Amino acid sequence: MDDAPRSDALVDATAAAIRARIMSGDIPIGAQLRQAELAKTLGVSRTPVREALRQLQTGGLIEVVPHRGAVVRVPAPWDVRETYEVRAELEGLVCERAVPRITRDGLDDLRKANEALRPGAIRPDGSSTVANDSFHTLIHGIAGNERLARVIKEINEAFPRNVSALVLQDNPRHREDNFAEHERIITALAADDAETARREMQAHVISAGEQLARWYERRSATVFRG
Amino acid sequence: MDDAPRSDALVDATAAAIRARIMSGDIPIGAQLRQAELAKTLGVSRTPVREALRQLQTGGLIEVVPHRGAVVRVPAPWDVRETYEVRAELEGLVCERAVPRITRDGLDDLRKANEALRPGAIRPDGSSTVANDSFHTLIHGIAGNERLARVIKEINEAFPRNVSALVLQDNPRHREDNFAEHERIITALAADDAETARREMQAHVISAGEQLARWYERRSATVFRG
DNA sequence: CACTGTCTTGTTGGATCCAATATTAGCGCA
DNA sequence: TGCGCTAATATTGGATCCAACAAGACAGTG
Repeated sequence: MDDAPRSDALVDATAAAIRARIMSGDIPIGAQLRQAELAKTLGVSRTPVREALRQLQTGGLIEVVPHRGAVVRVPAPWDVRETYEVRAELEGLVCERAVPRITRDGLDDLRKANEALRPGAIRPDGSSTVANDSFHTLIHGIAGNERLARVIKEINEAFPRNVSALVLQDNPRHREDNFAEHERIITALAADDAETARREMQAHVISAGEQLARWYERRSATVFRG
Repeated sequence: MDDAPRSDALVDATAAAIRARIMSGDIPIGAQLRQAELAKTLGVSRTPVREALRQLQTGGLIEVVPHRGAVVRVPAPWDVRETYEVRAELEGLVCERAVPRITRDGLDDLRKANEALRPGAIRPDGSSTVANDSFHTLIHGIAGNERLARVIKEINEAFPRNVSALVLQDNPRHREDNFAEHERIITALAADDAETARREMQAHVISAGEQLARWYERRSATVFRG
């Protein structure tokens, strides 16, 4: 399901573990990643850690300087905006492709996924991220272009995502917007209106990107103070 | 200019060297990449080779199976088509962004770049690939979204490119089409017509992808015979 | 008191060693 | 003769060792 059963188990698992700890905020943005420490924590030798870091570096999540080691990349707001412009374009394509391919069941699944994001709904902590992801993942599946899904996934992995979840959780207003935008997308898909579906999705992603960029702006303003 | 002065010199150089040899066809599609052999050829130890292979694997150019080593990925035609659909969308966005940003000088540069691709022109072997690349690179620069350029670059590195050059060189007809498509894009850019520029670029990339996919189809038909 | 040069220390990078595993050749048996 | 099992071999994966390098501490000097 991932992709293909390629590569070693260990280094991929190691990479996934490190990525998860960065995404979840366990390892904060800007933190140094010491190979020996990671190796000890994860119970493996330095070798797989090194290769895992190399993978993450290629993905753009961390930065490596020659003899000083790896740090979690601190994204600049303009970088976030640029990235989300790209993602918006691709997700727009996803919607366009989804229109002629979606079934009644597919629509139901989407409605159900979004229902979990309804502002009033009670939900355990962190589940909104999962639900949000599943909404997009569902459409990616319907669109039926694996490469497209993969590129979007890679783009998403370029930034720590927990902040995205924080944005949604912190601000009830954003939650409402998010839910409504999903609704509009579903409506357009149901109406077989490819053009609208694309536009709504683009706006949705741009909006999410803007929130994320603002979050990083506030963050850097706070952090670089002291 | 690359990106940032990140990472080690050696492993990046190694990765670049291996990638270059794959792209140029020196190492053919489907070939096995033995670490020891690469290490000896490149005059380094196995360690940087391993990390370089890891990078290439993340990029999708090679495939690694646990205890059997790495092979140059053999792209399926449908994969090529999917990928080029994504790339077409992104290059379309590039053109759309380029329209409000392009200057008279920028247009001149593009015309000059395409002039090198004029069907009648005499040119040294392999220069058409370079000229073709520079045409796209120029527009990427004008569009002014680094992430966008980077994603497209990564997508391009997913397949051996030499075949793309072969497609163009083998078939005079395709060369003419290629040149004419570039011309139409330039015209639309000069006319400040974002919509047309996008559409023309999309069509251009899709067409190139179709040629490449066909090439792979013919190739697999030939190879899997014996 | 400030500045500079050196030394110490910690961390990464590269090489090599050993273990794990997949492939293949060879052998025996039906 | 063909099939299956076993053993040899080749290749990758993981661990460890040593060298290279960068950052910081400290002392000495202007």
